[in-house]
This record gives sequence, C-alpha cells and structure tokens, in this order.
Amino acid sequence: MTQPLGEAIRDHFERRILAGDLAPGARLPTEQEIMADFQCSRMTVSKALSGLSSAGLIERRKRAGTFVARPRAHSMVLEVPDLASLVAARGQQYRFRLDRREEATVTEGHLSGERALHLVGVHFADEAPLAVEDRLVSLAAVPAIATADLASEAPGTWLLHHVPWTEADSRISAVAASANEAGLLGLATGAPCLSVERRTWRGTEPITLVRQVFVGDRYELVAHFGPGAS
Amino acid sequence: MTQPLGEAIRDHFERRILAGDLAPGARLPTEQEIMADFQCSRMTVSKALSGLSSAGLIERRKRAGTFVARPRAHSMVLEVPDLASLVAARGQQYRFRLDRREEATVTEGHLSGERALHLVGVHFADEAPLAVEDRLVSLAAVPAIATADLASEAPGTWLLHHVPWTEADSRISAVAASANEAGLLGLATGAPCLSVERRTWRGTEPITLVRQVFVGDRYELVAHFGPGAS
DNA sequence: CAGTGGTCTAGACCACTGA
DNA sequence: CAGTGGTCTAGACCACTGA
Repeated sequence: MTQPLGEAIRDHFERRILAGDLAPGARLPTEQEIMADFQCSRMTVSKALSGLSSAGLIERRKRAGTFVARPRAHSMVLEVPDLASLVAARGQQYRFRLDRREEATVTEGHLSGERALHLVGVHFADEAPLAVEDRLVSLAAVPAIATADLASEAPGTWLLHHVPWTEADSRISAVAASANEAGLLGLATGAPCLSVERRTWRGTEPITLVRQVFVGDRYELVAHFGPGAS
Repeated sequence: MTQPLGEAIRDHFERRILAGDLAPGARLPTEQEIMADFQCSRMTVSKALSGLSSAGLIERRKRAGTFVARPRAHSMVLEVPDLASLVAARGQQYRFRLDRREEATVTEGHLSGERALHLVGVHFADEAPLAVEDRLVSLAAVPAIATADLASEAPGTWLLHHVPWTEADSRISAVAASANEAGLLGLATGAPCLSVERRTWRGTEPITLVRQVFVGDRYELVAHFGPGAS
C-alpha cells in the first residue's frame, strides 16, 4: 500500500484545490520548491503536475509558474450505450425495424460528396417504439455494409462490431416530433423528443452520420463526474 | 519546428493505429525496441506510451507488453459550460433574474432532511429567456450562500467560483414545458424543452440539486470522443 | 522466473517570457 | 536576462504476471 511519490504529489494538490485551500488563479509552488518539500527529483514533480494540467486543474506558464485553473466549464463523462444492450439491460425485448435502405450521394455534412448507404428505421423496446434513426454510412470507408445483414442487427450495433470509430462528436437537443416522426413513434405531432446527432470518423476518414430521435419520456442520457479519474 | 522526440513516438504509433496498420489487439514493440528504433532513452518512450494509454488507444500489461486497445464505444466527454460564459461566447448579453429565494427543509432527493436555500430564476440571452432554473443549495455545506449577492451573479456561477464540487451526476431528457415553465420562457404549454437535472457533492457532502429547463431550439449539448480529447 | 512495464534519480540543455 | 517549465539522458530498483 505504499503510494507512488508522484501520485502523492498529485493527490496533495488535487485535494488542496478541490478543498478551496488553493483558489482559482492561486500560484502553486515552483517545481524546485515541491522537489524540496517532497524530497524527490524534478522529473517526478514534472510528471505529477503534467497530469494535473492535462486533467484541467492547473495551468502551467513558462517563466510565470503554475496556477490553479479558473473553472470555465466542467466536463463530464457521458455514457453512450448501444441501444440493443440498453433495452436488454432494462429487461425488455429489443428489435430494430429497417424501413428504408438505399444508396445515395451525400450533398452536405462531413460525408459530403461521398457515396453512402442511407438507412432509416425504428428501434423498439417490447414492441413500443423507442426511437427513429436516420443514418448515412460511407461506402468508401465501409464497403462491407453493402452486403451486411441489417435485418437482424441494427446498423449501429453492426458498425460497433465491424468498424470501430476513433473519433466522434454528438449534439444533443430537444425537438418537436415532425409529422413523420410522430407517426413512426406513435406520438402526437410536436411531442417533445430527444435528438442525438452523431458524426464519427476513423482517423480523418468519415464513417457515419446518424440522427436518432427518442420518445421524450422513454429515454434519458446520464453523465457523471468524479474522482474516478479519466 | 523540431518536434520533440516523445511527440514523434506518440504520433508514429497513433498514425499506425488509426490507419489500421496496427489492428486492435496487436502487440506494439517493447520499450527496449522502441528505444533502439528512435535512439532515445527509456523515459522518453515511457512518457509517450503513457500518453497514448491514457488517451485509450493502447493498453499496457506488465510482462505481456503493450497492445492496441479494443475500441469501446461507451463514453464521450460532455462539456458542461457555465451559462454566463456560454452566452457571452455567443456574443449575446447574459442576465439571470432571481424570482424566488427562500429557506426550506428538503424532504426528498440527496439533500433530504437538510436546510437549504431554494432558488428559482430565469436565464436570459439578449433578454430572450433561455432556461428556467430551480435549485436547492445546502446551507450546511455552503453557509456563505445565505449572504451571497445573487442578483448580479447566477447561483450556478457563484457556486462555480466559490464552492467547487468534486462529484456530480446529470440526467438529460426531453420534456414538455409545463404551464408555469412555458409562461416564464414565452413558449406554448407542451413545447419541447431540454431538461438537465444535476446533483453535486464535495466529497460525500451534498452541495446542490438543480433542474434547468432549456428552450428546445435555443440550446444544445455537445459531446466529444477522440484522441484529441481536451 | 525472466521479461515487461512502473516508477524514480540526479543530473543536463533549452525555449520561452514576464519582471 | 534570469527564472520558469519542457524535454531529455543513462542509469536504477521494483512489482507484476504470463510463458
């Protein structure tokens, strides 16, 4: 249970910052001073402070020193579950119904100019509609999708298993169900829905663009922040 | 523009992994071999690989070696901006109007049983309502809130500056505006809104419970995943 | 039980930049 | 222009764990 020295340094300043003992903007001791306090080499101090810096707790400026970061935003960890797993975890029966499957040339967005497979369908939990999905998958990046069996497996699940992405962004908003969406979801037009729009890449190569519209009271996203570092 | 050696090592393996040249599960060279390839010391290799490891691209196992991580699509980084900063960044004028401020004893939730300050108000961007906020702040954990000037600074911003939390969870969903919320936001009853409900702690001590209801088409949340995480 | 990564030392030269 | 952090070296001992 002997804690590594660098970790001890990291914990020391993390605690003082979170306790408010070191306020935002306050200057930390120099690396030389921390070396003396902890009786360790400069490399150990440097690694510990680099960790805090990349975690966003401190800012390091040459010649000026090291300072407690002024909090402007917090980042939380958002869980993005695979829908099939999520529904199964709820103890419900999952099903995806593919309504449309066609090739198209994309005219806008990060897939613009590419040939893509255009997929439209509905996710069900215990035969109640959960979300409509509208997805484009790049045929250049994922040629295998052209022959994939998407009747038994949702496109998102298939992609997760076959073509993992390395980069993604999501935009989350509340929208009113369009007449078409309302019809597919069994809602009144204008009913509140949660829209999740995600773009994914593998390296710099675009993979997919997907928009999912969830029935408002049947789905929520959960995010966490805590000392369980990452 | 001489690139640091550690960065060169990092870039080298990041490129090979993203290009698929090193597939998930593949083993990377040992630190000894990389030292020889790049003609550098072991510390430099170690720092470079540690970076890739904390970015989630590789996994390091003692005795076994270093391997390309099998991609997990579970979690993204959700930015939770301070509303005052967000509105200012959009080039709009921010204002918070406090409508209600009273002490109460909380009867449910993670603050249950505590004396708390109950705050209700509206966030504005260029005088257009952006969100209604309903917040409870523990008076035991944050006694200073009792005398804080919340007319000039929103409670969330005040807390951010004065009492940083260490743990939080958020639930994000789409809801229909209640009659009261619709009135405050200038919407029709039932209009789609984004609801963000957040609980925060400092250590194990509960700090605040807040529910913000955003006008659907004036706000969205953004999440990222990728090696360029920051 | 041997090879791997984890951590650390006691130095070094350098780039940057604020006093 | 002097003090700070950024990066690097060439070693070292250790803990872990899979062959």
